[in-house]
Amino acid sequence: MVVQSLVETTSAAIQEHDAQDAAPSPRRRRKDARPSELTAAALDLFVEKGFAATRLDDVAARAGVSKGTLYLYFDSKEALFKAVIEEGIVPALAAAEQQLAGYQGTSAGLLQALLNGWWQQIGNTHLGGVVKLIISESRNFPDAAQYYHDHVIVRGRSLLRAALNRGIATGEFREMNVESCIDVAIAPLLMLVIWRYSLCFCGNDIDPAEFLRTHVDLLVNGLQRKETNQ
Amino acid sequence: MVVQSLVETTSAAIQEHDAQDAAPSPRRRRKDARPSELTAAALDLFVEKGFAATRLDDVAARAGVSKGTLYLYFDSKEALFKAVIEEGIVPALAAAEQQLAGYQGTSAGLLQALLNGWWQQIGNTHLGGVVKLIISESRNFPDAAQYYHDHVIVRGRSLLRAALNRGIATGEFREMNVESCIDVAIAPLLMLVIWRYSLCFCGNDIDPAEFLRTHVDLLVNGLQRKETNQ
DNA sequence: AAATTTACTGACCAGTCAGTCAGTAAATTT
DNA sequence: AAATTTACTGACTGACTGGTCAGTAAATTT
Repeated sequence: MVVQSLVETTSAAIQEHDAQDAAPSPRRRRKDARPSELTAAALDLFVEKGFAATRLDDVAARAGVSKGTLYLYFDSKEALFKAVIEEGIVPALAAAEQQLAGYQGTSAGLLQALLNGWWQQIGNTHLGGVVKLIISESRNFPDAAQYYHDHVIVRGRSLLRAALNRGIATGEFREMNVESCIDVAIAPLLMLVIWRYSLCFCGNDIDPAEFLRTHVDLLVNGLQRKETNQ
Repeated sequence: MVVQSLVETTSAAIQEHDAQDAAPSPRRRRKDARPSELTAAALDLFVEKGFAATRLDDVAARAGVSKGTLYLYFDSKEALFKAVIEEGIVPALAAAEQQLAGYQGTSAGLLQALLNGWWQQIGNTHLGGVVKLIISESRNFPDAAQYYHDHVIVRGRSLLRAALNRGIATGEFREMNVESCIDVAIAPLLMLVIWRYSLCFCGNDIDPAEFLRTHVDLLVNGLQRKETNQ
């Protein structure tokens, strides 16, 4: 495995960005920057066209190198795919971990902070593409899907579970099936991301901010105790 | 274009179902049944592997014919794809149309009936695969995605819009951004279907019935008026 | 039962693309 | 400045697959 410490090298070495210059650019030599440039290009194309329909020539061209160079850094197309997923997961985890740290306030506010934070730091960034990619290719790459599931989804569910149990313990929320609530709370976020990379291009424009506000509003109101129960 | 009136011929002629018989079955001649058999096989494989990764030889084999036969009924791989989508949409529309017809009762009940009905008649059937397929391939087939969007999604949103406006008009629901509510209400259903065809195979088992119950419960409670407003 | 039509087959072709590697040029060392 | 190392290139190949079509056999007509 050639890939390591991809994320750090990204911002360190972006100087020239003449990938698709017509002029035969003087052959650049930037070993450290290549992997992240290649995975970034690959993510874009994988999300847009899917894994099978993406040509490695196109990935290399978008990264401004030849296909041969791609094979200096990744053993195979599949290895490139897994690197894309892995690189997309690490920042997601980092973002998630620092969310719940010592939050003070209502559980409703905590819930809102978690959902908004996820959107700001993952859903609304280019990391969101990873979600669609995993969904689309999970059957072709069950181990990558499993990896994503175990590391991202399970952990994200834990965060929400904590917030929900906290609210129920304090009496702020009514008793509910917590596990189902977790899934119901996450689903609109995932759907919003998926939407942005699929049907969004059919002219339907969902306003993410308004969508999120409505979702959190409905969710919190739905969870809170009230006199007229059902 | 060879494809026409696929849906009608479907139920008309399903008699023998020996697609993957080991014995060299005596060459069958069933012109009318072929198209739907082929689209059914194609749907399965497209959903599982994606369009590009699906071999037409495999589609034909699953339908119990040779690849040459496939080309007697469909002009190209892309034509097959579009037939799959089209055949998946028609029943969805039929199911949707007969939902709202003269419903009596609370708007909450109507909402619940709409969501449950969609799940029963579309999400929980093999038609659900079409949703994942559209999502995954929308960028590769923008016109098919547009078609699906215009005919299925827009119409589905109209049904929900009517239910929500009805509830607001009667005072049962509070004032809200109706358009966002529609999307938030649909998202978990779509996500549930997508889940069943993707990450579901990672060992995570969502109970659809419980998920739906929780979603409807939260949604209705979130929509209803209450004293302690926010 | 001979002739014709119809549904179907599977070997084949042509284009595509993942993966290879001998060669090139920039950088570094001597 | 010569020698060596390193990053990179792009032409090539072999396998694969969408699409074709001459041929076959069941059904139908004569």
